[in-house]
Amino acid sequence: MVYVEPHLDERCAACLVRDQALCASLADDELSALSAIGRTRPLARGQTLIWAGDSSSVCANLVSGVLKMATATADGREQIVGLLFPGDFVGQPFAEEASLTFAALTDASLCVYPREGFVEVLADHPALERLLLQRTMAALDDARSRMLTLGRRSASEKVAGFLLELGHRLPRRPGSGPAAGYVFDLPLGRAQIADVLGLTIETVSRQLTRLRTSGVIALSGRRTVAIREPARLKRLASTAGA
Amino acid sequence: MVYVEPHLDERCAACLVRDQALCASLADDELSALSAIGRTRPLARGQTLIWAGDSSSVCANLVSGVLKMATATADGREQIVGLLFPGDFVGQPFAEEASLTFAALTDASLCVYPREGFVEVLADHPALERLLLQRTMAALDDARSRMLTLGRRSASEKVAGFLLELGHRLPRRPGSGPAAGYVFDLPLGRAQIADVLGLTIETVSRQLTRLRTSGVIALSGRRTVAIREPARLKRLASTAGA
DNA sequence: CTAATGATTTGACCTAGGTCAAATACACCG
DNA sequence: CGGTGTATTTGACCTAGGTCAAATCATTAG
Repeated sequence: MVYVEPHLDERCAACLVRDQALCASLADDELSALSAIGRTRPLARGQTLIWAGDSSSVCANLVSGVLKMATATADGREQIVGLLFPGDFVGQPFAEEASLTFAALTDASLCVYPREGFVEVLADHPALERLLLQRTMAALDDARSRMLTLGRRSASEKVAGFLLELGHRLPRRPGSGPAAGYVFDLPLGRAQIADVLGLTIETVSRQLTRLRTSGVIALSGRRTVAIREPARLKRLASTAGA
Repeated sequence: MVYVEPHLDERCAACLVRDQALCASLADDELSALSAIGRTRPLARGQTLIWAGDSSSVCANLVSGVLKMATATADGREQIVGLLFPGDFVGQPFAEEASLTFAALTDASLCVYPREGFVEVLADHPALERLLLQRTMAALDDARSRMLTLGRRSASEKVAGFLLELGHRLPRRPGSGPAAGYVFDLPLGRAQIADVLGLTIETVSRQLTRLRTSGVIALSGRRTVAIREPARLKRLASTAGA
């Protein structure tokens, strides 16, 4: 007598985000509906998955890496409206035409679905739709708290808050801990941090040096940050006065 | 032989937004599930339906009037993160604790549901859930384009764009037309416009006088606006220079 | 290890928009 | 219709953060 595993696509079985991504809402044997229409795809740092203005594009689950979502004004001023981390859902399933550009900030890998197909699978799997709804509501909360930051916080509050947020979401470097500080690598350059926060490169740079000089953080190389005094950083993130 | 109408709650039958609100996704005979748990409720200008921090609150459909959604920093700086018009969905069905304050900018009336009950009805009515998902995605798009405005546009672009948007969403005054301009009443005071746009009262006021002086708009009373030159206003809304 | 190249930092300066403080202007009330 | 209280406008001034330009610095290719 042979034991037969429920069919589970091998990619999915090995998937790093099997239970963080939307897929977490599907039992092993339901997963085939999704995996049947999806294919994995690497995306190198700097590459764009979806361009704003593209018609009928794709959706995806982000498996590894970091993506940005961005819009721009007619004359080219850019605003990054969100960052995406492993397990996050990528794309605008109900938009005929994408309003955002999705691009990789680090080398990334995705599980990509054709938009229409994805919407159909959604209709057949209430649990999937429910989870997507919850994720979308959470994304909305995130967008709105970011609106508060953009509209009402000072440059130093913005930068401090941003570092704290990344510290939470990003994998910590080995050797990281309360003593040495929480150490991680920025997936964005100064220009991109500026585009997230509604500032200029120069202002971001000056704020970072101020934090370094005052001992709240340490910087090494272009991209490595250590949060030395989380408590002080937290205070700076929500204090109007400098 | 007597013809029996499918049961349709009398409130719903007379509802002004029966087919703009979420309810549009439900057939007359499904509507009872929702109307059974809902009750209509007036909300006077200035009153608050939900306070940020409230636990387990309510959801609603907005039947008439205009609401604001707002957050604030710890020290009291406020950001209005969205306006709600008749037919819009109100509340945060999946949040244990509200992160936003919902308050009436004009006298309003709502169709209010207990949060948990609403979530259950949602689970039983796929069409309802689908429509809510689409609305939520649309709200997310809106929030993100507002982020572009907050982060990257100048005061004059912000004000011009805001007037155009209200001109689209608000009922036009009688006598309104291409000739006299599109006339409507602002549901917000200067302070609230400032809180939407991430500006100060004074800057909003100065921008409005500038628009009036240059003949693009006309103002009468505190709250009535006439858009005299829509084309020029549109240009101002997307031009970096002045 | 060194040069080449783009990213970042730093400095000097400027301006959009904020702040503070009076005037006005509405709207509502008696 | 005049008085009162709040919302708005206007003015004078100031500053956070933008701009422009010039060093540095980190990285990668050789």
